[in-house]
Amino acid sequence: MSTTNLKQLAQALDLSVSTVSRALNDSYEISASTKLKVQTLAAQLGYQPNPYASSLRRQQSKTVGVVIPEVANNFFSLAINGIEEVARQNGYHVLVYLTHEEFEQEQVIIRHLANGRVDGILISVSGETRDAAHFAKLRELKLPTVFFDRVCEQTDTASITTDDYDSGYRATHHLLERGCRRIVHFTLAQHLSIGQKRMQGYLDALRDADIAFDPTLLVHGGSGPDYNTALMQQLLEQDSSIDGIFAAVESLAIASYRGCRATVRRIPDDVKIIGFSNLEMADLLDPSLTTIRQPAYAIGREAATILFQALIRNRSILTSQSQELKSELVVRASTGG
Amino acid sequence: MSTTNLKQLAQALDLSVSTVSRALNDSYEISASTKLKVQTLAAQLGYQPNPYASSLRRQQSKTVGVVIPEVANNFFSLAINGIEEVARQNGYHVLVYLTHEEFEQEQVIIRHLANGRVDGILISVSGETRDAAHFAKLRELKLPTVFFDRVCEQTDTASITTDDYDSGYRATHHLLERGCRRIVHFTLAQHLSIGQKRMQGYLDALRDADIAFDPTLLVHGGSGPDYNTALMQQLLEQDSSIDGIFAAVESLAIASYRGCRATVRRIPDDVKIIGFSNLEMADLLDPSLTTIRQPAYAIGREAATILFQALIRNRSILTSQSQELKSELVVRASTGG
DNA sequence: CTGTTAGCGCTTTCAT
DNA sequence: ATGAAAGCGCTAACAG
Repeated sequence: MSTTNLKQLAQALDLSVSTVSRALNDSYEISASTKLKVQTLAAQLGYQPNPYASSLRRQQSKTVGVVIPEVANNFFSLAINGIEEVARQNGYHVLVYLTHEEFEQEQVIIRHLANGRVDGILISVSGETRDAAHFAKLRELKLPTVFFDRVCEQTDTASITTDDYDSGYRATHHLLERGCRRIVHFTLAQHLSIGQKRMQGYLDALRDADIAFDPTLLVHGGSGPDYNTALMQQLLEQDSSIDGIFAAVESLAIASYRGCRATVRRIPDDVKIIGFSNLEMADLLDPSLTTIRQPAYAIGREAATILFQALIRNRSILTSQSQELKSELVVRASTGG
Repeated sequence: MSTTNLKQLAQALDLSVSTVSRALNDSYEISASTKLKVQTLAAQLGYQPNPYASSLRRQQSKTVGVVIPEVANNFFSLAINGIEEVARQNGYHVLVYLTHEEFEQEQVIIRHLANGRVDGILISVSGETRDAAHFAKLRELKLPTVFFDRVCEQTDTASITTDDYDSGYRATHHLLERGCRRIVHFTLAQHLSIGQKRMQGYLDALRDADIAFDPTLLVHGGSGPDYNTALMQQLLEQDSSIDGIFAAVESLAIASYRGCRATVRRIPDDVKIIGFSNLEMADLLDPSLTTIRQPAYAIGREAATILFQALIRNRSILTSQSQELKSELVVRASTGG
């Protein structure tokens, strides 16, 4: 729709379309003088190449797709920031798609992306995702894909994660150290590897402390903050032996905090809470909330960087290029810190 | 890149490319039987039309651009959610661009978007933006544009805002009602209409309460939360007469809260704070924070809806289709509520 | 109802 | 160093 195109430039300069094209692409086989003329006029007329014509011809879109569960969440917001930044630096555009944590949406999106619309994909899988069949298609097409944060174990592609097992272990250990003996593990998406790793960290920390694991303390959150808050409140009221909560995602950390407040039990004296969270304000709460903070921005940047390396170099599938970044345990008052 | 294309389908079915194309587009001039055959095979082979070929030919991209200052912010995250949802419902794709509050980035992005890459634009202008020249180009191209939240007054396009004057007035009035007499107005981007309106509400509320306006209480925030926190802390320590703070954006509300905590002065007894914010956790703070909450998700949806109406109907420029949504004043402890 | 043809705007051989 | 021509994959006249 940019009103000027190559043909017009060519006519105005009495040159062929191909010469103009080459001049604009700074081809070595064009004389400096013509280049200058062409580029000057182009700038003057505000010429912008039609990206779709160019994509069609070149068979590449200079666009990446970012598929995430939800953007109304601190972690993904920060990750997008990182991704967009790297993308722009590399001259790429960013298409954003939300799955709303639904597996079906994820499938539809992936299918729609497997048609040349994007040169690569950055994805954090939905909480419902169990089956990796839809990702096979991406491999077939040799569409470079990088999983970040919530990866899909079945397929072996590149991925950027955090030290989920380790931080799960540390979080639990931290609570044990502070005297907790009956620690709830509050989780969503327990069938995702990220959830399993965090839980495994929890289990192993208990085991190492010679504390028997009580399955009733494994609580699966549901949908909606109100539901989760109520769930935790109820749980605390029913079982007065609970003295710690380890929330595996931000929304559950908040729900735990709220749920606990709704009871007579006090944080941190009666119940200590620790949660994965990138909330900037965790320190402003009273009691302030101990968190495991993931380097969200860095994750976005790293994932994008890996993807662009592949895109710029060889356009190949990425395989087992995994990287694990460190989360940070920020101790605060909610665990008696 | 989708390995199958129209030509292959056509050959396999011994039909012409155009027939196949029409069948897939469910054209009325194709027999039910061929449609079925074509669509069956297409589904079987997982055919996905090449979007760029189609965009090139149709002269429309089924894509909208969203240009925002920053996504690591509750308001814009929610807005994107709303936008993406409406976009998907209408079969559109969403390209996201961040200006990082820089005017120059904004110009570059707009220029890059004015080439047919997108059929429409949703934008919230950067804090630095003073000049609207780059938007003129969009009008020339008749590229439908909807401003949301931070609009550009100079141009008369469609826009979705909130009741900024009114909520500024109410916020200030609320503080006055609670006995404040020396209210700091803490703002960013005071040259944006959104900032001016909020400030005008502040000024008028003071005037209506017969309180003289003290220019030293008009404080312009800078970049970075730490800077703003320090600024507010310093201010409170220097001027012990300050008894209220009205923060015009979320980041400044947090900075005010933090800054105040860093002094000996207490919230809300010594200083009352109210701020624009979409923080979900404002109620969990202690004292909990009184906020003016914008309907961010609805703003995103509304803006997108207006845009898509234009796109689907007539592809015309949108002019003076403005709409103002209501913000909600949520009274909490930080103002003695 | 189906096929033939032209062409969206650009890049890229291949020729000169 | 420049031009002519083909074609990326699709859609839309225009025939029939």
